[in-house]
Amino acid sequence: MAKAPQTAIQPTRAEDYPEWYQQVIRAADLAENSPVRGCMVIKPWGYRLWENMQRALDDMFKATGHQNAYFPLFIPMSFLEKEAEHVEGFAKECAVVTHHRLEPDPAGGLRPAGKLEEPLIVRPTSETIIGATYAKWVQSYRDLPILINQWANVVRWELRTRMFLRTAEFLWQEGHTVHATAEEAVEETERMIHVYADFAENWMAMPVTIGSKTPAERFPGAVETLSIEAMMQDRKALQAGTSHFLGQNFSKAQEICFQSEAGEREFAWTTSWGVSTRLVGALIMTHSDDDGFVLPPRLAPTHVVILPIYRDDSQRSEVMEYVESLRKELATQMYAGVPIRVEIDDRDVRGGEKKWHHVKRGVPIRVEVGPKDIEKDSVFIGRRDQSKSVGLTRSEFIGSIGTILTEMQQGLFDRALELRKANSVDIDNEADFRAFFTPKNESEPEIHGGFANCFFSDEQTLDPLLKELKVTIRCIPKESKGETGSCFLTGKPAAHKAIFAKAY
RNA sequence: CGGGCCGUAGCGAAGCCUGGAUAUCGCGCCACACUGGGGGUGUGGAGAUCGCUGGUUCAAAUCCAGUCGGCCCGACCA
Repeated sequence: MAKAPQTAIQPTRAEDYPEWYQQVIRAADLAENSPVRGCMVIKPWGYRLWENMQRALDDMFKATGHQNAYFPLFIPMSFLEKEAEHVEGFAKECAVVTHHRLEPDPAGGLRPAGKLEEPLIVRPTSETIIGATYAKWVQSYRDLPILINQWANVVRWELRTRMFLRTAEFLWQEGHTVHATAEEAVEETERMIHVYADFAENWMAMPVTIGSKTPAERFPGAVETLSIEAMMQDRKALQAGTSHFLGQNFSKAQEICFQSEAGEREFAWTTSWGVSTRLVGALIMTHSDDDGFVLPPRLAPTHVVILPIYRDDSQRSEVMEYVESLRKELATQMYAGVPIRVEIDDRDVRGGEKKWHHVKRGVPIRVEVGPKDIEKDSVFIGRRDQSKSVGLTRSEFIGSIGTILTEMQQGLFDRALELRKANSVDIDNEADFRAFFTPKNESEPEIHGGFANCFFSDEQTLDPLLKELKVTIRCIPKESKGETGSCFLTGKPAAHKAIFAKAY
């Protein structure tokens, strides 16, 4: 027997976390790099996961009164210039289309021809083009609210990209709403961040903290940005979703105005909110282990994979028949409101290899069925969250499949929550703050830090220290709103308590 | 965009410093055999214009210049 590696993924998380992350994506067949710089190919297994995320989110958007629509990929450059802060925040990272044709060049290749009057930018986000459209749609308070979402791809010419976490092109949804009053828009902003938190916790099994961003971390042009923040296994924070209250900034820039009931001409109040394929990265870094990806059952493209075991053709037909009936019966069972998703893997590959294939891809449950099991009417099941397999009778298994998946989903959440708790601290002085965010081994930093909850008085004063330690203010958690104390750095009275962390 | 490391078969690497013949190894892949509740064993085989462009040279994977791409760190990050 050839020696198998100790872990399916190498290096392990402890050895080299960033490299581990890359390897999990590869081993789990989620995505790969493309010939285009910073852009990735999402492979079928990764895309099926994304589709499950989309479906769940989309249902939640519909349930909160939104409809889908679609706006253009291209935005006239002038649109981006309208909102001052927005220009500042976006201009640098945009892909720009300047020509509309190709023609042969003398060297035998092709060259751009047909210069555009006005350059088009590839949308980095759609506030401007959607706002311009809304301006035409809104005349009266009776036209409000507008509650629209779009599923789209956007391009941000990032200088440093990482699969799923920050790619030049990514898939996302962006909600854009218009309201007659500030209160209503604020309410919408909050409603949607709660939808995201609900999705993160109940579908992704990823605990998140809802909070508001400090002025420096806000979306350009927003009055308030709410985010959900999650702790990854290397204890860094990941912003997993944002919801912006845009006030009247965009409606003024784009003249989204309406006549109120009282007959006054008023500017509307807008919001925008989004989550992206970054959530796949979040999922990987929240649950995966040194054997590969671990999928929360609710989002798993396949809940159960059946691995038939046989030696020859006569055994094969017997086993396949049994396995097919098992598949049918499992598919009549429900988990979290949907029928169990079962697949049979009858590929002609070695048993061990086949098993590891599914382990690395994160399939929650593997079922092994061979002639001996059929004799006893039993199955051998392996759970992705446990290393050992157990034998169950067929009826026991079928009867408990829903419970097992529910247990696994909850188990993943609990484990992630524990990690966050274990690595969250309250800090009220600079020395502790420094110690918390400084690795013991400077040359090869070990996994360290976490979430530090600290009072602070003024964002600007903290800047040098935060820069030095590479720490950022993640958010001012909703639940710590209103708490007061003294600034961990200056000792001055502080009106805010925030989560500080290193971040992606 | 700055710093560092790196592009050699599908994947991972050696060779490069000190230029020279058929570019080496492991995994994977294909075929056959033995196997068979586990990433197994054996035999045979396929697969690489050494990232790209140019230069130096009788001769370049190797030296030089440029360029494209990747990873990590940093700056930036809606």
